[in-house]
Amino acid sequence: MQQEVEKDVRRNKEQTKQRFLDAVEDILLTKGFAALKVNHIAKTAGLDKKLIYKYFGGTEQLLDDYIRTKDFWSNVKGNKISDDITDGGHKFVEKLLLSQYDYVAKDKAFQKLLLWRLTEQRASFKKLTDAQEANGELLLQSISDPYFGPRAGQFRAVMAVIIAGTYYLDLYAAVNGSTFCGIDLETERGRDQIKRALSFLLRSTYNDK
Amino acid sequence: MQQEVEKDVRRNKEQTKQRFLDAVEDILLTKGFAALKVNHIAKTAGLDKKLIYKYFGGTEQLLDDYIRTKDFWSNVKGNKISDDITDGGHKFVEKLLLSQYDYVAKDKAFQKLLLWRLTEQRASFKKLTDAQEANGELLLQSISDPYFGPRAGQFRAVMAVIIAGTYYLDLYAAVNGSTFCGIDLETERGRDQIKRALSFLLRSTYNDK
DNA sequence: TAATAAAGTCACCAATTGGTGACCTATTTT
DNA sequence: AAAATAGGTCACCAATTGGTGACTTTATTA
Repeated sequence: MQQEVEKDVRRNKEQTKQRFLDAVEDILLTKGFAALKVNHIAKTAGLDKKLIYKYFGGTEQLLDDYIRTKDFWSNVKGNKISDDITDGGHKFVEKLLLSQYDYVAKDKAFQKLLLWRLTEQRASFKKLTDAQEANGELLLQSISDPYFGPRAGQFRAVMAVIIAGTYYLDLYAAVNGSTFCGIDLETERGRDQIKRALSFLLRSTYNDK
Repeated sequence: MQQEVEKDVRRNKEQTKQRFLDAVEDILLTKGFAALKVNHIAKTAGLDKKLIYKYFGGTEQLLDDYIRTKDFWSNVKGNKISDDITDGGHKFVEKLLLSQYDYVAKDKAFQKLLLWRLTEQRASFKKLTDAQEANGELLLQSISDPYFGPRAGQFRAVMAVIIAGTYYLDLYAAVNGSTFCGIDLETERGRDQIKRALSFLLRSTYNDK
């Protein structure tokens, strides 16, 4: 018969693996990805490093595992495609854009991951990126492509610039002295200015159709 | 009397310092800033690490020195403000934007520095950033602010998004699998699409005045 | 309950890291 | 030429890194 209840918490493989994954995030947030070394991770997790080799195969695989388990796009998926997309998804995309700008500002782990991805080459990053692209492709194909028709390519390029802009501004705001083009990205006022700019740029693009 | 000619090349403080600075750039380009350790730098320079302590005070100061000596904004300064700015600097800013997009794509060291600045907190980065901001402030105040008047703030926000966008896209393009919003940022075609988007967004902003 | 496998610990290794004192060698000054 | 200064090398140190073999402890199963 099954004995699912209350095993010794200290002798549980899955739980131990999770403690390593938690330690990775902890270090990532507090020390940055440069500090993600076996000894440090093991010490942070309060466990023996040997287990990292046993369970994951090594630090690299542990990190890959961490990256893989992070589904940062669940929040985007949560934004169901509005019923009313007669406007070519204008309102929907705007909402998505602004909420994404705020979301990235709050989620420090996501910021670190964005940065990390730009810094190192890693197979698991490619997977993450591909998943993101597939996700975006779905949106573009179902919403904007039909609306913009032959100008769909131009719309995509505009979206690329704008989304890239929000990413960079969020990353930039997280470091000290975060004034960009004279706008203080850490204040509510500054962020509002950026949001209005995002809305304006999107509106211009839709109006230009 | 002065003896300026042909001293022993191997006994020249300034030249030796330069060799360390060169080594830093070399490593930055080939291995990334994570590999910037004393032993490695000394080995790359073909010199004794002791000299790093002697001449710079340590690795940190050497890196700060490297960052300080890099005036990546000379190229921007090179673009003299056009005589004809009756258009509020529209053409001038567009030219600047597009050339900056191409410049960053080519200058790997600048890319690394941009990334590095987002990753670590370092006094010399703040200096660099402040210098950039001061530079941009000059442009904005002399060109766009008078033209846009009360809407100058909105113009700044738009510029922030667009410039940040070009930075991020250039950084993103430098890693593998560089498709963003379905646009391949490594191809001439993809980059042209982005450039057209940049021009379009800027034009929209100027038209909206 | 005895055997077996899995969970977890400890001690140790080699390589690399940052850092320095003692030394040698070339150049300048007197 | 002798002394002083500055450029440069070498050997060594302690701390940290990645990695593993031998061991103990707990859980599972026959």
